[in-house]
Amino acid sequence: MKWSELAGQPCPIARALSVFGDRWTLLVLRDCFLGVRRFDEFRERLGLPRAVLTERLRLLADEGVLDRVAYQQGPERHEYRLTAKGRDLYPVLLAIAGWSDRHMAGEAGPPLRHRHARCGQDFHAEMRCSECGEPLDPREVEVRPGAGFADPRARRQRPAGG
Amino acid sequence: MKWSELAGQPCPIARALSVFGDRWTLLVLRDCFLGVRRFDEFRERLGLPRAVLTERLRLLADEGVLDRVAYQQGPERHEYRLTAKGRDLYPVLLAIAGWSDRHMAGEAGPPLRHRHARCGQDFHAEMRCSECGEPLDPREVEVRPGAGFADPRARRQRPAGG
DNA sequence: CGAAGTAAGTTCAAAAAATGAACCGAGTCA
DNA sequence: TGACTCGGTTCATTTTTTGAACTTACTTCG
Repeated sequence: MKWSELAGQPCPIARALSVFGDRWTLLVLRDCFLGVRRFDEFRERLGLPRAVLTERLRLLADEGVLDRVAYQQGPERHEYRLTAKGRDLYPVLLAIAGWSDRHMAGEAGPPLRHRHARCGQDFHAEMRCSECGEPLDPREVEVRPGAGFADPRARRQRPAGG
Repeated sequence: MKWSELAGQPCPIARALSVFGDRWTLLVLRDCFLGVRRFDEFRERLGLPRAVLTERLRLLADEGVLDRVAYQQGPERHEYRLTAKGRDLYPVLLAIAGWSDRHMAGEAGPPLRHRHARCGQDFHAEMRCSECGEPLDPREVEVRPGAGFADPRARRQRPAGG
């Protein structure tokens, strides 16, 4: 399967990975949630090549995950801010962090603590069924084709090179 | 930053991405949750090169996400099954699917429906605070260094080429 | 004034990774 | 015997990533 075909697959995970399923994008988004907005700050924190960062930021902006907004004229410069669509990726990052804290931490425990300002506690994220509120077990989930399974409009392909 | 350094970063997301932060691994894991266990079935469903699949399955087994178990002697052949660690990745996939259904579906709606056998409803996954049960807003989360922040044992590097 | 610095890129050669096709090995099936 | 199966390996080609140098339009320092 070519990477450019991913976006057109009738699988939500494949579609999502066409946006952030590479080696850098989720780290870029992590930094977005930590307040990073500018090109060079991403670059310094992540240590990725400029050309790669340029391309990833462009893709995220094209996909509506980040907003590219000018913050000065003269030499026009832009910063990158999470859109609502981008902010909705927070559960993805929390789910990843939760798994990692549970399974990849060393002897001393997880490297970071997450504190929920609303309740004041250190927490981890819990995934629950939107309908009954119970935790979700993979063996209790059935997957079936939905309304958009064969939607030709969704089967668009990203322009070559994107 | 080199890819091999990711696993040693004091960030749970970076560590997790050292395991599945590439173009194929989450799709392999998706198929695992759909019951796929054998090399050729992964290969046919995903259409990825054999060498890449070989390497990814080996990494997932090395990391304890999949179990490589012989299912026949003669020519010894193995299948790959999710371990408990692997099953714990379900929230990650559900979070991704939930985001995608919300933001990447076409006019006709999401391509797949997820039904929770326990309650009988079509659902989406919800991420909540483990302590107070409220939905999590990124602006209400504070991140601070934790016990394992400087843990040298966790800062191991993956052997070169692995 | 000129020199150095800054931020956000672009360009380009070299290295690494992915791709796709062919091949392999131990056994089964007809 | 010859074709087929499954789970790989090998290898030449293509694509992607990397890292370093360069660019552009300013601003600040001396």
